Amino acid sequence: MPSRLERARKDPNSMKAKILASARRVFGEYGYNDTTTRMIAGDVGIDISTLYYHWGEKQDLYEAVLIEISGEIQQKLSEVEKKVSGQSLATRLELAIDMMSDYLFSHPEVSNLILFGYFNKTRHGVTLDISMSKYISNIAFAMGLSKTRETVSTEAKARILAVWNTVLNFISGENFFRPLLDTSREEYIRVVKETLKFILVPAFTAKK
Amino acid sequence: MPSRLERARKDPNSMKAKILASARRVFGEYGYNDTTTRMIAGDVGIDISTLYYHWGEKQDLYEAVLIEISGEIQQKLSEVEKKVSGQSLATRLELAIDMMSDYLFSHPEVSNLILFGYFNKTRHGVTLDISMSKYISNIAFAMGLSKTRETVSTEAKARILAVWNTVLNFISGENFFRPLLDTSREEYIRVVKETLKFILVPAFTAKK
DNA sequence: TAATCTCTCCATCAATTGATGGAAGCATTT
DNA sequence: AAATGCTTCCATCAATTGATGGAGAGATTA
Repeated sequence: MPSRLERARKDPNSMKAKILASARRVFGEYGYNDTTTRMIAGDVGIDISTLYYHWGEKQDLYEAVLIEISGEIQQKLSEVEKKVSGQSLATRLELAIDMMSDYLFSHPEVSNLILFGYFNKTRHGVTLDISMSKYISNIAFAMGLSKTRETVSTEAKARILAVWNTVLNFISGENFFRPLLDTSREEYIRVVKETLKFILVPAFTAKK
Repeated sequence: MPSRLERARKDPNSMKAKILASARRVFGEYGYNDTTTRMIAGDVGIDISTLYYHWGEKQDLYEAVLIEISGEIQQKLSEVEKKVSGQSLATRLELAIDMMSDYLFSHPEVSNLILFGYFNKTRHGVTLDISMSKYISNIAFAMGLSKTRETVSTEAKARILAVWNTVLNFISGENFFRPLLDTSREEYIRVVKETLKFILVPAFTAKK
């Protein structure tokens, strides 16, 4: 029989987990500085003291959110890697774009939080080292842009970054871009994927 | 002889202009919510009352900054348009990338402020409608992706957006990406330009 | 010189916000 | 039943922050 403490760690219905889920949503929408602990507590339906009881400082809660999504991304990437292996380069690219787009479109807060991490030179030193470096290299390798995971060239890394960022932008900027393109949500998703493929596939598959 | 009031409007040494310049720098670094009027006043070296005397609400000052950079961008784009006309598509793309990259790299706060505008779903309703729509269409036309300025397809707009965002990301994310790529600043600028060209030129010039 | 105007700063306010102490409720253990 | 431990909320604090009133300095005008 699990002890209380045990349960608090894993049960998604535990208060601690509920708070984390709300925090993820609210931080993902407003960013660190424009999110108050009262907003999160209000979202859960509890007093802020309860929040502090479970998580301590605001920063700790934020970091927990970042760690959670970091794990999710890594997992998603290895799923992609598994799925694309053995395919042609063009197919690998297309599959990767589809899978990552689907994942991010259904978890827009992930995209937001990563972008906040890039740019928000916050005065409070909460940043995520999503250990990008490693999985940029992994992607480059999986896409066949490098012979090994360790010897990825600067250029290849930059190209992966460019693509990765483009996806994130389209997701996080949907509210801004969609009216501009004057499309429905479904159409938007389709256009985004198509645009990514349009730009990428020729670049990476062109004979030079 | 210009009256005091006259001078206040144009003279870049006027207090009002100095405040605007500092505001641009500080807002560009920390974003709206994480910038305090005291930070800006401190940067100028004045009391906050003086700031309020010249600009009124914080939002008004922020909007003034956005309007200023919006004008700059539009001007820069028309410079680009003038320069590229008559060139081949590949050359047009390369010139545009070089010119816009140079401009944004030397004014990184511009890039930051635009990105803040996209994503920061701030609780205070200060947003910029840099009237993107219009100049996205202008770029598409200048790049030869559309016969007229009025009939730019959704796909073409999306492609322009993708490129535009990629540039902004590389500029605003420099502190994050450069260590990742392990390059000097100069090298970084070179890699960014090269990456943009690498991705774009084949995509837009490929025969389908 | 006196009156007016422009600009600047000091002092202060009210609201927000991160954080904590302590009391009360409730279940579990002894 | 009593004691213990865990969880929650109310009340409150100190710091930060956007904003303002008013006094004074200096220049300009009458």
